Amino acid sequence: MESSLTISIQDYLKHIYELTEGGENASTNALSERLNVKPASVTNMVQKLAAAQPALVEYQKHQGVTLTKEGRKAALEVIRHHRLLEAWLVQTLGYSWDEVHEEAERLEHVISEDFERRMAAAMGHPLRDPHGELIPTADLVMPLEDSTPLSALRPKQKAKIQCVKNADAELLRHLEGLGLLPGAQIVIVDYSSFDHNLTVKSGTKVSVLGLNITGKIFVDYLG
Amino acid sequence: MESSLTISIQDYLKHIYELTEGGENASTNALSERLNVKPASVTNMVQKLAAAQPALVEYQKHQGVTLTKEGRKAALEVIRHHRLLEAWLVQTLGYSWDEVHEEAERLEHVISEDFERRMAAAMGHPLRDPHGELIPTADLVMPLEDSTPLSALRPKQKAKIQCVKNADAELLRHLEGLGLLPGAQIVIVDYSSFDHNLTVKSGTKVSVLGLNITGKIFVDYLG
DNA sequence: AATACAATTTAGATTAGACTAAATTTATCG
DNA sequence: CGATAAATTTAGTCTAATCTAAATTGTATT
Ligand SMILES: [Mn+2]
Ligand SMILES: [Mn+2]
Ligand SMILES: [Mn+2]
Ligand SMILES: [Mn+2]
Repeated sequence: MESSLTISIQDYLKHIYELTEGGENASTNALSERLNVKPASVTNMVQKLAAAQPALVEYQKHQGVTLTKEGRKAALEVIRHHRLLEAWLVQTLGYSWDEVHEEAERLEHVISEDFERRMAAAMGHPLRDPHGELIPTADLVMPLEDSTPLSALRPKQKAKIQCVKNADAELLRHLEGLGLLPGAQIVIVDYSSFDHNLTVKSGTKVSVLGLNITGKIFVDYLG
Repeated sequence: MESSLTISIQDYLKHIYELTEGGENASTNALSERLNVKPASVTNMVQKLAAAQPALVEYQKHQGVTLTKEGRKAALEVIRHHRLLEAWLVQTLGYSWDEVHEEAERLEHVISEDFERRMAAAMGHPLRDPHGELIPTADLVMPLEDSTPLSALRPKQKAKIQCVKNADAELLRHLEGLGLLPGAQIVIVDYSSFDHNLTVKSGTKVSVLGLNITGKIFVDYLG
């Protein structure tokens, strides 16, 4: 019963999950970039995942892959580990939100289910990680995300920052400096239809943010 | 400079360290048993470790191996990780001393030096792990152990338990039930020269222990 | 010293996961 | 529609770490 997928396979499944969240297939090239593995190697691996018993992905030549039910469970297991670890590293070892990702990336594959349970319990079963991302439940269901991309807001609208997705460490430090952390209340001050820049006020700080940033910040719309 | 030895190599070095602590060479067969790897594979690997640049072990055909300075540093790095992790898991996640070993066995290879520093600092730089074993210092020196095997004590002598070495989970639980934990004060009540059994009193509990156990418990002799 | 058994090494094969180079398929655009 | 370019797949190679079977070496015992 102990499936014990290899670390490599766990990482493939995790990235396939992320690439298919919007309903699309995960392409060979997209996976290649995410995983830092050459496209030929990706093809090789996804063929293996599709041939596995039980199959972990659905694969059609030249059409990319999607996860099977089995594959999705395995992916969510890794993602749950990752996000609980990030929360735990911040809470117990004083890591900052821009430092935790790398560490969690390696630990996620080697902790036991017991470790997972103990972390979750010690933190009171948190719903989100330090970036505000939802943590899959213990029975491996991803809760529904109700937030809106900041890029969809317009002047005068108010919102609370919920989550910052796929940001590298540098951007995370930048946002922290601007007071744009999960939980922060913000008001849209201005919008430029030319470059889609948003001017945003958080506390006393005002920042002009490009689409590159506003597309990664997700908020709770307050009116 | 980031050497990044494989997990497999890290485990070989750790076990070679343990097998050579007494000054002997680590034999192919002994390593094979410890690592759960066939002797032929061990020969293969130690030849590779000896040929590495810089060499990690000294190898003479049919004579087993010892660690080079480089090899010893790498081994102590792994052992420091392992023992800090055990202490950390007990302190922060409520693991008991018979549960931590397995988890640390996997985590020891993937935590960063930053993680190591943070754990050590958070615990106030502990000297020993939950089994009482010494933790190599941050600059990778193994402190001197001054304890005596319990098997060397005789009736009327008093001692404090310092450490329990190489015990499996079952034995650890057994010892805990007998009040024989690191720190416990004990008195020798009786000794049988026939089977080398020692009768030991800890608090109100009296136990008769065979050489199999008394050889694994190390104590501070109190007089 | 000869023999027998145990320990070790050699030789050759296997598995997982990656890579490069070349072939093929799909998509795009004039 | 047909030519290119981009994406993907195939084919063949490589490395790390293991295994089994067979050969060799060392040691203990007569
Ligand atoms: Mn992360
Ligand atoms: Mn990972
Ligand atoms: Mn241990
Ligand atoms: Mn290990």
